[in-house]
Amino acid sequence: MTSFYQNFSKFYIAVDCIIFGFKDEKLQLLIQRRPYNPGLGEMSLIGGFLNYNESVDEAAQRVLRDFTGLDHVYMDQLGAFGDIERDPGERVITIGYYALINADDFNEELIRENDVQWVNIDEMPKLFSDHNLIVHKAHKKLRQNIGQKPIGHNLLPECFTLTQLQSLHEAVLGYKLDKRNFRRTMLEKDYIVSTGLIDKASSRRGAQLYKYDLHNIDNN
Amino acid sequence: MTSFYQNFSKFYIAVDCIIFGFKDEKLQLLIQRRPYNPGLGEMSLIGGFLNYNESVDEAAQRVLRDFTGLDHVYMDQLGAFGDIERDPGERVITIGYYALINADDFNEELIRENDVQWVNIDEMPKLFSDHNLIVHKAHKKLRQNIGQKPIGHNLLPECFTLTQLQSLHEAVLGYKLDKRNFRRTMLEKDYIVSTGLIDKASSRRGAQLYKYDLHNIDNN
DNA sequence: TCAAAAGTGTTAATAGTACACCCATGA
DNA sequence: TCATGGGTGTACTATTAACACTTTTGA
Repeated sequence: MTSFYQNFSKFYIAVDCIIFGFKDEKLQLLIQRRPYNPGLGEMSLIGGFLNYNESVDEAAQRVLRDFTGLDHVYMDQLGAFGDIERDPGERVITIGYYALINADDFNEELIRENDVQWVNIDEMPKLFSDHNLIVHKAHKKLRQNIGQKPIGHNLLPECFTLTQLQSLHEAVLGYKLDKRNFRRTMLEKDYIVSTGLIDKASSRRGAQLYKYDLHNIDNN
Repeated sequence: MTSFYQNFSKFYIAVDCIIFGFKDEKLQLLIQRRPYNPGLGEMSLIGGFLNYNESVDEAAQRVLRDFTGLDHVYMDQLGAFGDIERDPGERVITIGYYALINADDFNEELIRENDVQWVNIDEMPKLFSDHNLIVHKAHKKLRQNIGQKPIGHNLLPECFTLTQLQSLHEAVLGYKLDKRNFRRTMLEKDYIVSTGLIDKASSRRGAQLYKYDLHNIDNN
């Protein structure tokens, strides 16, 4: 291998995933009990180190896959976190990615194997290193995006009622929304379409089921 | 030194700065002719490698300082770029930062020493590696922010007329704005305040000079 | 028959957009 | 005196926010 840059330092690069789920009407975050030092036994984000044969985006997908069994989930990069002392072991630069998944899809075996758990976003414990900061940044970005983009897609089952969608938005935002305004606004989005089906499980009367249609989304 | 992570790979980390200036009524970008291989002689962003004794944010400040002589300039992180083949030499993960500076503050000697130059954002040449992509992302973020945040601050002299401010916004956005609406909107911002001074240089009649007041900005 | 969730419109306030003329001055 | 850039207001449109009652049905 050529070595153009041999006078410069090299660094460990980690990828940390801020994995949100929606469960019990609350926004939840997936966290792990660290299985190695430094910080053995502390709670932390789900993460891993970058390997030579993968891009940073691919590493994020791999970490998500290893911990949840899920693949091809939309992940958005949060940015790099590079303070000198952020990792108590060695100098590590981490790149954060947030992902939204359906908490029900989660493989129960993997939960036990990897010592991970869901926590309510409002009851976050102290996490390893600067992970609390990273979570706050991700949550902020999520709040900014949820009204604009079809990012609820991965958090809900395929078909959902408008009431479910509203309670998701309320859980993300942390405050209540007006039912009539919410419904009108959502039905104007062309990425939310009726299925014609009726859900009889959640109410006596029954509610229309909707789904996301991501056919013609412009990703800007 | 302890070595908790010795099984993992280490990587070069670069910092690339997307340095915008405002000159000749146009938005300009500072680019450099690469003084080393790979890509010797190609045009590229201003950049450098991360050192062990500095945070990533500090590295960005250092790079800006080395090339422009400026310090304590607000820089916003764009994110990490980590494709495997992005650098033709070796595997390098770069972290982009954009900065806005007053092109007049720029030290002319440093321009010659470092082989850097301003280019009009609309006349961007092909740059080294994925730098064109990085520039587009920065420009997009700049366009999104200029209406909301006081980011014109560093691009203009301390005192400026509303006409100057408008032409800056127009240069960033790439289209013309309505003079009356623009003035009304800007004067409603509490970060733009009148100085009471009159500029007689740019017109016969003279124009009010304004300045940014960044006292009570909430940085969210 | 009643509890529980679904569903439904109107009005007011605010923000954004379009548009054209007079003013002050130095050369 | 006139060319140049500075400065000003109003009407229209679109978006957002506030607000309360009726419907359906299974237990």
